[in-house]
Amino acid sequence: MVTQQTFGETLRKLREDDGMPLRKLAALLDIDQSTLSKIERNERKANPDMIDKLSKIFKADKKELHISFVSDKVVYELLDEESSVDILKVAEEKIEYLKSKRTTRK
Amino acid sequence: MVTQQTFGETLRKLREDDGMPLRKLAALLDIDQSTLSKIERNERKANPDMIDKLSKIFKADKKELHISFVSDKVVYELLDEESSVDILKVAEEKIEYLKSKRTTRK
DNA sequence: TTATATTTGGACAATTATTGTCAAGACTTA
DNA sequence: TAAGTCTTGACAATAATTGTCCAAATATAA
Repeated sequence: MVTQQTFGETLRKLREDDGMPLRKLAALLDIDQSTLSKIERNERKANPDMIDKLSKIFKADKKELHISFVSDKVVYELLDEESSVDILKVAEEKIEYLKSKRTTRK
Repeated sequence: MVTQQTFGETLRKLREDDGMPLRKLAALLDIDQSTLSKIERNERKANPDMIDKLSKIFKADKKELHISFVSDKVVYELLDEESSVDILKVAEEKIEYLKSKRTTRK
């Protein structure tokens, strides 16, 4: 298991391993190159529909990319928190609670 | 350990156990009563500076309220996700990674 | 060095989301 | 009815996000 990277770092690695210039990937994704540059450096959030395109371009696992993408959003909420581990634990319990509520709805 | 509630549900319980009308709590918190009503029913997000006031009004633990508040935001991101547990796990690893990066900065 | 390619920074308008506020409706209890 | 409580929907004001452009910075090659 590798040390976890942000979505942007993962993206940059995929691109650089492929030797593809940022400008070209931006064109393939149909976004501005400066936007892509910012996404790779975690200055902006990616758009979820990039994931499909990326998995096709780099033959990367879609689900992994998705998890990386969503977890980034969670991280963003917690980075300045002290008790991030506690928060994650409580969040997990709440999700259980809310999902069970859904299925047992009248 | 009780089943986890949302921040709004916790808030409503605190208020009702105290027998305080919504209108009055809204006044104490200096927000509109309709806003408070929506917060208690998870229709709107609470404002973080409510936490301080709430802990004073109801003599509730500030840290617990804070954790409940922030975890709600995390839950909100994940409620429609299939692999929420995986995402939380990855998020936790990323936070570790990013925090260690911070401390080892040149 | 110069020339060329690549990446980054900052500013901007357009769009979208959030917030605070209000008034009316619904519900309950007396 | 009347009074108290809570909820609903609408709205404007504000804030956040997004997409875009272009110039500045950086890197690469000749």
